[in-house]
Amino acid sequence: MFEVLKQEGRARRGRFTCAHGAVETPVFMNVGTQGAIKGAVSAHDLKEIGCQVELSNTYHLHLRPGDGVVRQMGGLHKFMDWDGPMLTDSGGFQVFSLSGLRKITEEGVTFASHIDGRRIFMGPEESMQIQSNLGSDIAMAFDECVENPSPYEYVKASCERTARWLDRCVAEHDRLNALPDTVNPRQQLFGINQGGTFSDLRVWHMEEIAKLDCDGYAIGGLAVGEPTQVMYDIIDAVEPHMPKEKPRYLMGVGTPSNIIEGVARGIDFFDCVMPARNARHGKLYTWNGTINIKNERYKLDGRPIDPACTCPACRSFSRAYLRHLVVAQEMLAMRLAVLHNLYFYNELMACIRESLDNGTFADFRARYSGLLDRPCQED
RNA sequence: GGAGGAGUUCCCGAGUGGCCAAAGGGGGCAGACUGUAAAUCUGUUGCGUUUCGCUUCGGUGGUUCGAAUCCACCCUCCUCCA
Repeated sequence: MFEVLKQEGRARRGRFTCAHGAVETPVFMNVGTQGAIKGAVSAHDLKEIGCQVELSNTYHLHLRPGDGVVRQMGGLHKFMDWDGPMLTDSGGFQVFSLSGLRKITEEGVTFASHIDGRRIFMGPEESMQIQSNLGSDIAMAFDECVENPSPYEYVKASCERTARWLDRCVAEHDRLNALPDTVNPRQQLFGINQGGTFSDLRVWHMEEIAKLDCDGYAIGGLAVGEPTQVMYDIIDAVEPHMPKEKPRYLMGVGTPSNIIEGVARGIDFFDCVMPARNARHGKLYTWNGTINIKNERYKLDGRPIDPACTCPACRSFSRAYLRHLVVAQEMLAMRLAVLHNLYFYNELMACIRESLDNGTFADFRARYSGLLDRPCQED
């Protein structure tokens, strides 16, 4: 299911195979939480901008339209007309992001729906059942993404519980895949490492979950407020304990530099809402750093967002026009901006893969890490 | 011609003697955003040599220790009557 094709230092060039095709890694997964990429971007558009894996969310689709609806409509692939690889996040992140609306017990998590306050119970079994109904290619284990900072004792108890939850996830996942009418019987399951910013807990937890022989392993609970260097240090601490032959996924990360540094530390999968959200808010990526298209300086700028880019926005439109669309709050502004930023991220990953193929990743890293996150200096 | 009403900072609009360089909204300018409760949120928006000084609430005078606020006249706009 996963093979490492080439390695440069700890960085890996690999290929992951699932029910809906092969994924060239390192890869950035494009986030479509509710079965759609925010900003009026369809699954068809994803093909055009080089997306390999689409990511959706268990909690959100369970609430709306309901995973039963999605299942009856033939699964999420068919529902949103995406025939490529798909990963579903488990709802574990909502334990963090909706922390004011939930209660955790050994059994699982009771949420007060952010839509209408209705009580929603989700434990490992429920999360697996929902993800099975959605029919994704990769299901994520149900975990608790712990906020930062949190006391050592809390994080210890939490990641021990998350480890117990993984046992239940694996059992339920195996049971569901074996059912005769399962939407995607080849669905794979990734375990998630937690442990906050405590290296010893991280390592202990990683070693525990590695025993379960999941199809891949993720590092969760990072990029939740800790300094970037702490995040890198945790990856450095955990990575040696991750199975070499399995894909590694750094959840929710990150900036272009975070991704380059993640790759350098042996990570294969990434996802992040940042390129899409930043696009909606006017912050666009270029190979010379970021630009805020809302800025007055672009009012009469006839150049595309990035002269080196061949995305649908850059092929046809000037910065001046895009700025106008943003200021005028036209929907097209968001759509074009999101298409650009996701195209940029997918292109970034393609360049990383190419450098790994050529054995020049170290040069690529030296040139672009840091630079891509900073405001563009030219002009 | 007569009777009322109104003119406030880029715009709309509060404010009716000191706590007013003046609420609030809009617009402008800038920033944040990391497994999406985010088309959201934050800062800023008279000038300057910036713990203080200067200029500003249609105009000109006046009253007062002190005026966007009170008085007189003038200008402009709105409504009604002729």
